[in-house]
Amino acid sequence: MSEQISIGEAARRSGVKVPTIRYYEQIGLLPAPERTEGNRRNYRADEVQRLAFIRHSRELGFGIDAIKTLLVLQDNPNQPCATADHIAKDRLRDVEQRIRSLNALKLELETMVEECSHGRVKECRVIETLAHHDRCVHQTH
Amino acid sequence: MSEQISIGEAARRSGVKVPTIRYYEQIGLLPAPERTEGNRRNYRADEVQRLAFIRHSRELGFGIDAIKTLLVLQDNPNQPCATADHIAKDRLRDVEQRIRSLNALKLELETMVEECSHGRVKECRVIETLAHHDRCVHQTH
DNA sequence: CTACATCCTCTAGCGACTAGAGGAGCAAGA
DNA sequence: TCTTGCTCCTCTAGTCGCTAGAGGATGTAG
Repeated sequence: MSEQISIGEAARRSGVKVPTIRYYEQIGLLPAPERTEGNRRNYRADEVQRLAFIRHSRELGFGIDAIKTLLVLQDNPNQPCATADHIAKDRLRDVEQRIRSLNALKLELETMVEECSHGRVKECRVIETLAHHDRCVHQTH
Repeated sequence: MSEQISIGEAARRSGVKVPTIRYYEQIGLLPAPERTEGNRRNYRADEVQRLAFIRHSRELGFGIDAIKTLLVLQDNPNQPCATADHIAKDRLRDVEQRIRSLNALKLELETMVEECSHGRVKECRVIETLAHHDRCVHQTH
């Protein structure tokens, strides 16, 4: 007899919220666990591990589809890991792109905020800049 | 008589897509324009300007509610601009936070990808790292 | 006159959850 | 034994900011 792990306990251990766990089950990301006599979900330790894997992957920004693929790979340890590598590299490129674009936004917002003279809206640099894109620091966007 | 600006033309000039313009009208972000005899939307130049303002604001990541407030401010030039300043500063803080967290992700992903020996899944650092959060470079997340 | 582009309204879908209704089960204390 | 209160169940609908598609009307160029 192995330990009884309720959905609440699984949530605590994995860091995934209770409704989110049920949602993952619903979309087929997590297999439906056994139920107790009272119809409650009863998880095994390896299912909680799987949840932790999912959570970490989500934190790193992987989409549900990518995670499905990664989970299949995890279940097939003798496969070459090229696919996993590819998914991670795609994600890395994506993150780098986001950082670049957020840095551009940051610069723009900083300029807006710095040049605001805290007077009336009609002289406000914030509103002014939003209205006239061509006066941006960088026209990259 | 001023120029006739169709929704398609407004889209071209503002850089906002046609269905998105209709959506903005529906949610009350953009006032409903006049119609031609054939029931087509007919925009004025200042409405197209407003669209450009909205677009730029969205590009900078402001939410619809924030943009509504900013538009009200733009329409009231004698108000103090403290609110606009506040909204922009909030957004700046948000962007800075995102950049920080994306940089952490980037580091983690880089480590995963670099340490992958391109062998089998069972020795793959990518899968390994996802499964065991505690082996992360930074436990910040 | 005939294509074809553009426009109209309406509904539904996306991703990844989150919130809430309405009810059942279960453990612990009085 | 009863009651309190927590956790659990299912189900539906909402979030944000669009985007896609159906099915039809109108406008324009050759």
